[in-house]
Amino acid sequence: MSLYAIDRDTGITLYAQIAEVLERDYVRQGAAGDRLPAEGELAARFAVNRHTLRRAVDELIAEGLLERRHGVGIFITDLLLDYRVGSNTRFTQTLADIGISTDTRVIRKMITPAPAGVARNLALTADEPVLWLETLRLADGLPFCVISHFLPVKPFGELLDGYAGGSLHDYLEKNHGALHRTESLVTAVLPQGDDAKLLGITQNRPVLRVKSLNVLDRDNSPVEYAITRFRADRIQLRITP
Amino acid sequence: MSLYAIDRDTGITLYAQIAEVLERDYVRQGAAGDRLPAEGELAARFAVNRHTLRRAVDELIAEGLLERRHGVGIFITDLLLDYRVGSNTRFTQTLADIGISTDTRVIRKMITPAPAGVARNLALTADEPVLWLETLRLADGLPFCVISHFLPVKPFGELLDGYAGGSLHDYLEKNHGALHRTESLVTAVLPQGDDAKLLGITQNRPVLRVKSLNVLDRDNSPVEYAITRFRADRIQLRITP
DNA sequence: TGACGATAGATGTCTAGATATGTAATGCGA
DNA sequence: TCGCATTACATATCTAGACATCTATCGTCA
Repeated sequence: MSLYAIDRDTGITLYAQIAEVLERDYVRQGAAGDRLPAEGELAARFAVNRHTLRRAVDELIAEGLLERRHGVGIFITDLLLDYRVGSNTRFTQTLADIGISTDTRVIRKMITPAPAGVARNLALTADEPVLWLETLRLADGLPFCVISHFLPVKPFGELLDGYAGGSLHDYLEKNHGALHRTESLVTAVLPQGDDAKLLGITQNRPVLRVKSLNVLDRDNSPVEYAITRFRADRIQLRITP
Repeated sequence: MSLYAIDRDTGITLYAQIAEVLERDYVRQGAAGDRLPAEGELAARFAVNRHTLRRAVDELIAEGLLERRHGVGIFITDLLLDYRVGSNTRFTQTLADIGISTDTRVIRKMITPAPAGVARNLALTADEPVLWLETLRLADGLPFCVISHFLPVKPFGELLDGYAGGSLHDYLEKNHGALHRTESLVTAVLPQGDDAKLLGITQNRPVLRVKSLNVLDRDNSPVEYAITRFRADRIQLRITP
């Protein structure tokens, strides 16, 4: 029944301050499914109008932390799904690649043991080293997609030094021959890891994830396994028969 | 400067109606970057409070159609980037087949004037009546996808009585000849309207939205324009070149 | 015991208006 | 002509209150 300290002179909006307190004192303390006090009561505790409190709750709903049930109350959502999505390899697949002509920023380049899914797709034995390339692509100067590229170290380790941006596929074709894509798997997920920040979207905006495998035309040997996360508000896959 | 007709007695919220009009009259008419009239002016045109108008704009911002710039105005966002995925009919048929071995529940069947986008795809004049069929498909007893089917009333009005579930495409092919799908547009969005409830997910879980057009094999006449919303955690589109 | 209407209490929508803050254009002075 | 303060106008936030609608529960009646 205590009155929370909301400072009206910090330059930070009331609803933002309230959202933070709600997250700290309710979402983090409570368990999934717990009900928050009624809007009216919370508004009284924070000494703000109910509209302002609702605006604060809107923020947390947008982040996926709370949900409203009309006539019932405000509840803490079940966040387990988020983590299951992130760690469940079955659902952590969708990758792909697009070779659009945009700016490319290399986020990370490293050699790492191949994760199981990567090894399977690249026809490697597990833990065989792969080149892991993380790139951010911009279209019209705006973030467009983040791509995790995995390439076998054996023929492509040179990329670690040679490649610095631009069209990765052009680079590969110039040095290794023509490529073709075998198959793409598409689904939609919420951004994981740093993807939201890199793409310039909030955690609750969906991304389109495409998993794809590129192989060499001449002998079908795997060249690149890629997981692409597109900003859903900037992508529309067009599929023509 | 005209006053838009917003019906306060339809049971549909004012902001939802206004959002629809804004999308139809501004977003679809205008170009990316265009500025909308000021909030105050729009509020006056719709004869609602500015807060209500802002709520309507919030909807379109959430859909990625508009964006606000503080102190400047409300603008139409850059259009979606189209990305062409090379593929053949395999995919579209797979897509069509998804859910075939599932239960179908008809949510709504009605005749309604064609919305602009539907009329364009079905090659009808605006507001020409179409059969609007809303179905929910279940896989293993669990909600899987929601489909909005739009069919020209002329040859397909019979469906209003004849169809009661099962494979809509089987029904159509039996009565009108073979179909094929022309093109599909895929993106990810947050669930709109009742979709979240129907699919059994929360409002912040993404859905995969596929817009597709089915035409008759014999003369390419449009048969069905469909917008499918898949539960993103239950779908994975497979695209083979 | 079961059905059902009444009701309390919760969220949802809308209005009205005050005030704060950001942006861009104007216009004046050096 | 350049620089900057002013100003007009746009969005952003917050308050206050009314009424609508949904849900769960309780009590009554058959």
